[in-house]
Amino acid sequence: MTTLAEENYLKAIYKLANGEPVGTSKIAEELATRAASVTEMLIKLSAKGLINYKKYKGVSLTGKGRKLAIQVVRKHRLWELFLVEKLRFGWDEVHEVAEQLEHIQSEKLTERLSELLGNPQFDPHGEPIPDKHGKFAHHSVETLSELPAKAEAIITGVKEQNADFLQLLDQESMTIGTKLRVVAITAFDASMRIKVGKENEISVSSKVCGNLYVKRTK
Amino acid sequence: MTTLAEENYLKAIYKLANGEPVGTSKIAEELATRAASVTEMLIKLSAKGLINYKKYKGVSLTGKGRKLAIQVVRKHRLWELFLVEKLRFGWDEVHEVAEQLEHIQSEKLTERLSELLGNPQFDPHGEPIPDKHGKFAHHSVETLSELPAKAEAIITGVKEQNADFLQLLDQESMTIGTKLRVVAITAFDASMRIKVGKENEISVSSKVCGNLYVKRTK
DNA sequence: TTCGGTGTTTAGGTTTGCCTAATTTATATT
DNA sequence: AATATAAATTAGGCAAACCTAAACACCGAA
Repeated sequence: MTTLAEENYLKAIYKLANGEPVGTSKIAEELATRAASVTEMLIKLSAKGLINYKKYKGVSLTGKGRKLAIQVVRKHRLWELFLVEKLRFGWDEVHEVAEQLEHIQSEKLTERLSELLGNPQFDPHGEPIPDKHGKFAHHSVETLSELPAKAEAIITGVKEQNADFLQLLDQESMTIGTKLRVVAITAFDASMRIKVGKENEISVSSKVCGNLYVKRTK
Repeated sequence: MTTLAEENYLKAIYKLANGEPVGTSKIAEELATRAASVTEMLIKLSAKGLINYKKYKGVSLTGKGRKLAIQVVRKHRLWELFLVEKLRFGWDEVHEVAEQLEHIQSEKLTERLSELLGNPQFDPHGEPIPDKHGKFAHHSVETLSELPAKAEAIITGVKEQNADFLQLLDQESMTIGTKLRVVAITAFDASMRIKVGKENEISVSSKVCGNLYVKRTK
């Protein structure tokens, strides 16, 4: 059972996550609320096992929390598409109504809505709509290998769902949505030095680079 | 601005209204809450001009309150129909989702939804869907004149929207949805003695009877 | 006309989610 | 290493809706 407020916090954290823990005041800004209110809610979400929270250290979603956040995103984007496709809304007037509709609790409704729309993979703004299991269609088929030095990008997915690989990503705090920057490319073995989030600079092998789908942002 | 809780109270009062003021504990029962909570809310709704409330005397909706309640009913029934017609829900599994959807605030959404469904006049349960101005389609074309003695019925509408006539109805606390019972028919002038609500027994002329649409309940 | 019972209201608490102000912690700079 | 500043947390409150228990009002019957 999650309340409307909780869902909005999860969604905000999900949106702001980029490999590093998200700070309290970023969340406050995103939700147009105050830091003190956020701290309070973080404690509650943490107790429910939806986020990892350490005082003064920011938060990240747990698997459970991320799953929930993604379902809210799924509903939001499905409703946006519904409004545009079936009710002739302009894609600019769709957001605030979808903000309300995304909190309707009925799995059946969500799945049938998706079906009505032809199980779409992208919403009217071109954002991917996660499927019922939380899987995203890839925005692009560009892999990290193809980026030049200094490029910035967001991880949009992985090519092969190998368990060891996923574990490695987890270890490096690289998940879908993580922002990164190519610092340098090593000519010798085609490995890359990349900056994940603000501070962490790491080396990744060419094999890893070729297996990571990204969407360039710069 | 009405909150979700307020809307539910208005809807309950609307549903329970039958010409007489509605009692606190009836509302409590309808909303699965306690009488004390109801009293509190009644004071608030009264301050907002949505109900007429006198301590210990029960409540009735004001014009403003009724309009609001009817819009909630409209949305509820439109969503029910949508779920059944467009998403293949069974009409028995529709109610609780519609309870959530009915509170979505967007006039545009409501009107477009109605349009998508072909501006329907009845929901899947056969209940009439009020139009955007709050007007109900008549369930039947039977008028009060046609009922035999002892029949019970609900007022579903009026034939001619004459101002004097409507004022008369108002005076007698007869509105759409009011339950009544035919006590006796006067052979001489075809006027009727009817019981409105629990106690009020009144006489109505044949002209009035012929102008009132009703739906028999017994 | 008083009395009792039913229904209603008042009084006083709880929870959720928000707030401001004061304090504490982490960090960046000298 | 000491300190200033920015960010986060704690403390103490508020409003909306709910609750229980106690007090009160209305109405029918004795």
